[in-house]
Amino acid sequence: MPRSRDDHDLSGPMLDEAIRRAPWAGDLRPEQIARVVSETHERTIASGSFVARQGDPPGHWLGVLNGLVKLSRASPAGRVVTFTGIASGGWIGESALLRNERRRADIVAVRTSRIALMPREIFLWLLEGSIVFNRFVLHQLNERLGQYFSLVESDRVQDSVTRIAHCIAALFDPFLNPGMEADLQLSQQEIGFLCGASRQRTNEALHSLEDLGLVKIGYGCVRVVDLDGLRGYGDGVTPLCARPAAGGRTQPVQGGLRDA
DNA sequence: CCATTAAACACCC
DNA sequence: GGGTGTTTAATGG
Repeated sequence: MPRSRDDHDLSGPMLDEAIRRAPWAGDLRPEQIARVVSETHERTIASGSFVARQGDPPGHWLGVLNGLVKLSRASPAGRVVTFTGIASGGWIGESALLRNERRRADIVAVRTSRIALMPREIFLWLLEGSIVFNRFVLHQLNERLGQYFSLVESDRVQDSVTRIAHCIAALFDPFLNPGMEADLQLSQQEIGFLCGASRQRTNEALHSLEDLGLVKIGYGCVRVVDLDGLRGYGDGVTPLCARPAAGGRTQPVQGGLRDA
């Protein structure tokens, strides 16, 4: 039985341990890790609160230590579009840092979340000096691009049940969201925002998927039972979000980081 | 017609 | 109070 959405714990890794074990930190020397750790701080963001807002100058690269956040935009008329969710272990916000422009979307905590904030200077310093870090950022951007291709495809040629199946499956990208839990702590309303579907359609689609044994509906959450089944759901088109489980590791390569 | 959705509603956690 | 499931009225192909 999926847990309700209120009783999750906020533990997760300590900030310094999360940085030490991050896949983008593979070629950093201990003193360089120490600088990243000392400059990066942590905040706990309450459910529904903003981690960053549209229009903010990009001050930090953001890591989800524990919890779940979403990238979304609200139109002046109040229409909400959610682009993606980022779970524990995921990092977000590099786009505004790389452009050095104001944020184009809100980053909102869907559940109370512990967020690591890496200052822009540290992000740029890592980008200047670390090959592994660059590989990580490239890979992450590429993964996101792949997700959006997949999204456009299912948006254009698939029915809503397939869209919702693939949207949910896309959240479980092992590179972008290594810590995504099978118990999705998302209301059907949120899933609707995420998939571009109405609440009714979302509800209906989730029940279809439950009848097929692919998910289990709980109260305020959905448990993913058969991830590959979700990825493969549909009319035979191989979804772009499908990938081998072992994929997505940043290769350790030679390359140093000069101290600033 | 048929499909879809926003809004409103009554439960129930 | 918020999430879910259902009905209803409006909309558009």
